[in-house]
Amino acid sequence: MTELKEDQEDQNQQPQRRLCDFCGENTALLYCRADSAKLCFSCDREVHSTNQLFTKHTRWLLCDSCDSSPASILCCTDSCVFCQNCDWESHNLSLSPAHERRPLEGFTGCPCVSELLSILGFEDLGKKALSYGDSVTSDGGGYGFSDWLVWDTPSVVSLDDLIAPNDSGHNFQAIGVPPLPKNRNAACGKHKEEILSQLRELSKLEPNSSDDQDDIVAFQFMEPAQNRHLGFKGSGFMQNSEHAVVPSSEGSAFNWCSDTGEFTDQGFSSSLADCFIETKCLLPDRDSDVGDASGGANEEQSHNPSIAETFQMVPKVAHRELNSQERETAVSRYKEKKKTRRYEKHIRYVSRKVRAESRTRIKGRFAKMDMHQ
DNA sequence: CCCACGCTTTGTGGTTCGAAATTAT
DNA sequence: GATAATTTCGAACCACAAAGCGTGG
Repeated sequence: MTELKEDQEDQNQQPQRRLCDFCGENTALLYCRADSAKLCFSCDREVHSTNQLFTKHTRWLLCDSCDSSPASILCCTDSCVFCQNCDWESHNLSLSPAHERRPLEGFTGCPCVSELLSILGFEDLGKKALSYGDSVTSDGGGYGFSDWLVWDTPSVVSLDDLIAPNDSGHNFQAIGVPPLPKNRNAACGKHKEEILSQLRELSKLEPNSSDDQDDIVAFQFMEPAQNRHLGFKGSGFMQNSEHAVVPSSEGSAFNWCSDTGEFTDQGFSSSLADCFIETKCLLPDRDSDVGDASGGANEEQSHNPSIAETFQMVPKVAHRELNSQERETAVSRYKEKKKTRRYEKHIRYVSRKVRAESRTRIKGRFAKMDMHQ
């Protein structure tokens, strides 16, 4: 808690270093390399929503150390984001080389508030924090931010769920993508409160323009009536199962970009996009599961060519940015899959089910048939 | 091409157990 | 913050009929 206060004091002591270049009033939290400008979230949206060209600008969080460069490294140990220079100084020249760090990516487009929350790695927190914004006091009272912060990047499983049969029992795993710890600090560095404050303000101005009403409702369900409507009981924060496994940024018109500005995949962080690409190389298209599974093996075989297609697609997609039409197509494909996805268990052979239910068991296991029967 | 045959593979559900996550102290 | 207790979750296990597949006539 003392660290938090120190951080806040630091922020209070040097607001002039982070003034938004556009409005000159708010604290700048983002950096746009294309514009060489420090921006607050509000101005960022204003500036980058004016035309399609500007939406391609990649923005990063501002470095917590120098306040003047785009942050590309998150130090989980310090809960700070650093530009490359500051990261080098902090972790290579100091006594803290063993700090747990990971790369940060920028984003493009004009993500809505919920998407920004997702980008910053605390979408659930954000929903909760914004919903109960008054409870999160700047002096550290009420809920502490460390309590809110939950790294909520969709798990590999959920992404896998988007692109591969989850009931196939496969043993494939994306190569080189270490599983993310469940609980992590959000990737927003020392200015979490200011970020949430600005996002809170932004959310007030934001119309419910998203076509994914579920996210909007989930995002705004601070009203008891909405809780009742959604069937939520109690006051705890919950998500329905759909949201628990699907990136909330789905269908959004923004891209994650690596530090080099390469396209990764819309709606997914680059690491997850890597996972997506690599997994797609190994797994048959999920369509084989979406359709009527009664086709059995023949149907699966009929979808196998998608693997070859994938091999052709990967290098092409990975190194260029999708145009808007391709993006829309990809989004619509994903949404269509989402609509037809079946979570319930599907029985392919009813006769086997009937037999299994009637079989004798010992501690749940199938037992040998009594030869005398 | 069709059919019969034999071998291999698949799928089915209730229970258990261990790992991970969460909660309590 | 550390540790213990509790809860949650998912994989593994089992036998065997049915499906899948190759082969020979």
